Amino acid sequence: MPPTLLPEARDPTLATAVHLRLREDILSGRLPPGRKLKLRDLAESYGAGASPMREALSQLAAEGLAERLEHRGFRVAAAAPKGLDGLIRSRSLAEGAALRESIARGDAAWEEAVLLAEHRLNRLAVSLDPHRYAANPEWEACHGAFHKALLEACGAPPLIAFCDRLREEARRYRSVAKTLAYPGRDVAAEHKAIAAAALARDADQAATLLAGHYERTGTIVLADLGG
Amino acid sequence: MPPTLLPEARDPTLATAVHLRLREDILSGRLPPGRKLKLRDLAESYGAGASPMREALSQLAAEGLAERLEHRGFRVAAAAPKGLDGLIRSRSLAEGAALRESIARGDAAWEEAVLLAEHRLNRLAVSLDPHRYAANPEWEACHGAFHKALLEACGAPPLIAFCDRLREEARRYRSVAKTLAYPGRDVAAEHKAIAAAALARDADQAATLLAGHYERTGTIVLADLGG
DNA sequence: GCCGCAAGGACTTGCGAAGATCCTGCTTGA
DNA sequence: TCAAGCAGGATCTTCGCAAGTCCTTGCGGC
Repeated sequence: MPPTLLPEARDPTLATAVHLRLREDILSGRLPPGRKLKLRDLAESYGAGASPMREALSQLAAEGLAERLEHRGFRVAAAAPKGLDGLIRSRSLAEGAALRESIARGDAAWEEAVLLAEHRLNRLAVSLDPHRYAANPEWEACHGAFHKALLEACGAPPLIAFCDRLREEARRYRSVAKTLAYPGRDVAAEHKAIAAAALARDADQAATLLAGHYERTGTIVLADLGG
Repeated sequence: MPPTLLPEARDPTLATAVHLRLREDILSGRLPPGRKLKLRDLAESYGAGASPMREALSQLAAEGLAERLEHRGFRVAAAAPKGLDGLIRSRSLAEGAALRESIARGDAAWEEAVLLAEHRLNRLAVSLDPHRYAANPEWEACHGAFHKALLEACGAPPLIAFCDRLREEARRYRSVAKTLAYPGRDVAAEHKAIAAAALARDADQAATLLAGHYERTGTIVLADLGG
C-alpha cells in the first residue's frame, strides 16, 4: 500500500486542482481584481474542460475571491481601498478576540508553539535580496504560521478558519498594491513584542500591538493602492 | 423597463436556485448531518442536471455546509457536539468583538435600528401555538435581524458576514437537535437586556449578556443532541 | 444629432453520454 | 476461519454539444 498518511491526501480531482491554482493566481495578483474570467480562456490555459472550471469558480465565488454575475460569468473580486478598511478592522477585531481567548486558555504547549514560531520567523530574511525587495516564500509561510500560532489556543476552530481567510485576503491586497517594502519599520521587532506580550499573558497589550501591526501595514498598502 | 430595483435581482440561474434550496434543506435539518448527497437522486428531486447540482454542492462545501469527498461525492457536514462547542465560542468571541466596536462607533441611526429591531422581535410570539412549540418564521427572521442590528455599526463587513454564517450554522444545530422549547427561560427578557446595555453604551455588560445568551442556548441544544 | 430598436456575435448555461474511480461481495488459497 | 485478490456494479467526474442569455453594433426614425 502506498503510504497515504493523511486520509485527505487522495489524488485530487481536476476541479479541485484547478481551484487551487486559480486561487493562488488570484491571491498572488497574477489575475488582477475586476478581471473578467472567461470560461473558454481559462479552460484552455488551465488545460481543463468547462465543467471543472465552473466548479472551481463557484467555490472561489463562495470564498469571496471571485464575483458571480448571473448569466454573465465570473470576474475576480474587487480589491478597492474601501474594502481594505473593513478588512483591517475585521482582522483587528476577530484576531484580537481570538488572541485574548488564546492568552486566557493557552497552556504550556501553546506557549512553546508561539515561542518557536516567532524564533523561526525572525531567523529568516523578509527579502531574498538585502538591497531590493524580493519576496521570500519561506518567510511568508513562517509569517502566516506565527500569526496563526498566536490564535491556536482559543478553542474556536471556525474563528481560526475565518482569520486564515482574512489573512489570505490581506495577502492579496499586498500583492495587488505591489507593496515592496515597509520603510522605517522594524517588522521583526513588532512580532517579537506581540509574542512577548502574549507569553506574558498581557492580553490588552498583545491585542493592542496586534491591531497596530495590521493598521500600520494597512496604511502603507492603502497609500500604494491610492497612488 | 421592468422595475428591477436591485441590480442583483436578476433571474437566477438554475445552479444558484438549486444552491439556495439545498442550503435551506440542510439548515432546516431536512437533510440530516452526515447524509450522503447522491448526485443522481438530488438531480432528480430538484429537477436539474448534474452540472448545476455539482456547482451548488461545490459552493455548499466552500461554505462548510457540505463535505467534499474526492471521487466519492458529497455529504452533509457533520453537526457533532464537539463542533457546537467551537461554534458557540466563535460566536461569543466574534459577535462580542463586533458588538463592542458597534457600541463604540454607533451613531443615533444605529441606536434607533437596535431599538426598533428589539421592539419588533418582542412583539411576536416565539411559537405560533402557545401550548405546543411551532416555529414562527416571522419571529425567526426578526430574531436574526435583531442580532444583526446590534453589530451593524462595527464597520467591518467581513466580520458581519462571518457572524451571519455562524448564526445560520447555529440555526442548523437547533433544527437538528429538534430543540422545541427553552424551559424556565425568558428569551425576550434576555434580548431586552442586551439591547438596553448596548444602548446604554455599556460594552462589557452587553458582551457578557450576549455570550451568556448563546451559551445558555448551547447548553440546551447540547443536552438534546447528547440524548 | 440623439434615441430606440433589431440583428448578429460572444458567451454562459445546462444536458446527456463516455471515461475513470471507488466500493461490495464473492472466490481462492493458506 | 481468515486474509488477499478479483470481478461486477454503482457512482462520481469530465467532455462536447445544443440552447438560451446578454452585450454590441448598425440602422432607421424623431
